[in-house]
Amino acid sequence: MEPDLQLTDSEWDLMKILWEAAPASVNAIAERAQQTNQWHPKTVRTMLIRLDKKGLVNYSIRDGIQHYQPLFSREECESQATQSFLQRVFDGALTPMVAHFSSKRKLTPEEKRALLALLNDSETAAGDEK
Amino acid sequence: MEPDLQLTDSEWDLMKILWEAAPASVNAIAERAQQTNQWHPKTVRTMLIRLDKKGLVNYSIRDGIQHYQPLFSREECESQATQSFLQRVFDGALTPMVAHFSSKRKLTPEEKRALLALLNDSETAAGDEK
DNA sequence: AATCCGATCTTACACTTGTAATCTATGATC
DNA sequence: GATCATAGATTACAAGTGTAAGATCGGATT
Repeated sequence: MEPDLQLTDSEWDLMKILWEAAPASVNAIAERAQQTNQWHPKTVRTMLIRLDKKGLVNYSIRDGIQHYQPLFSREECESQATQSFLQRVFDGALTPMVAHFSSKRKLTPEEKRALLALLNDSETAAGDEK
Repeated sequence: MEPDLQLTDSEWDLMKILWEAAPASVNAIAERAQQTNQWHPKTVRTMLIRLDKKGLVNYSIRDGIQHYQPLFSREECESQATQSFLQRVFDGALTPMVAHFSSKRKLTPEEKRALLALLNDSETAAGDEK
């Protein structure tokens, strides 16, 4: 049984550090977290312990000290988060979300190009129509 | 100063009811909430009070009883939620999110069509390149 | 052997959220 | 006028979060 991959804002920030630096000592992690979030090392350790209890991270002993590492890839977590976000806010549909965006003119030309490109690619890849 | 539009899952569910039914009496709201979420009427009232304190809803007295209504449109809340979701999970960028989706083959052909259509439209509407 | 330090473990504490129960005030009813 | 539903207000209470402080243990140092 998969653990609940619902991360809080803080947890995302910490996991991002782990995805970048893991496996890393608590001190190494705390140092980064200090810079990015101004978190106290004690706070970082507490958060790691809680993430561990939730089954999202792990540690192993290297050189006598704990080195933490994530148990799920960023992609897995992104996927889960995206699913539940779309469900919660847009009742599950992606299109309205993007529509929302484009109607608000929040799309930069580069974004539009990138999106069009990838949609065309995926269409080709799937090759399921016309 | 705008209130914090960050809604919890439950709050989204309740707000969705309000966006549909407002202005509505607590009883009317509770009845819907009972059906959709099996919430106890007392629970619904508590949630309304809290949403009120957060400045997200309001009530006015009609026929001697409170009728609640949202203070922000669903679109506003969607926009806020989307921004902060993208920030939290994808560091602010929309493209990776959609890319993520399409690489996972989660896009149905209809979705692709819809997305392409709306991207083309928005490009035309914005008319800012080529 | 006694001491100190850093790594780890245990505890704290206020705020939010989920989920109501209980109390109170008020108009309707006997 | 006393009584009783009802609407609304106040209170409850555990789990989760943010944010650490304090206790402890094992090896390095004197």
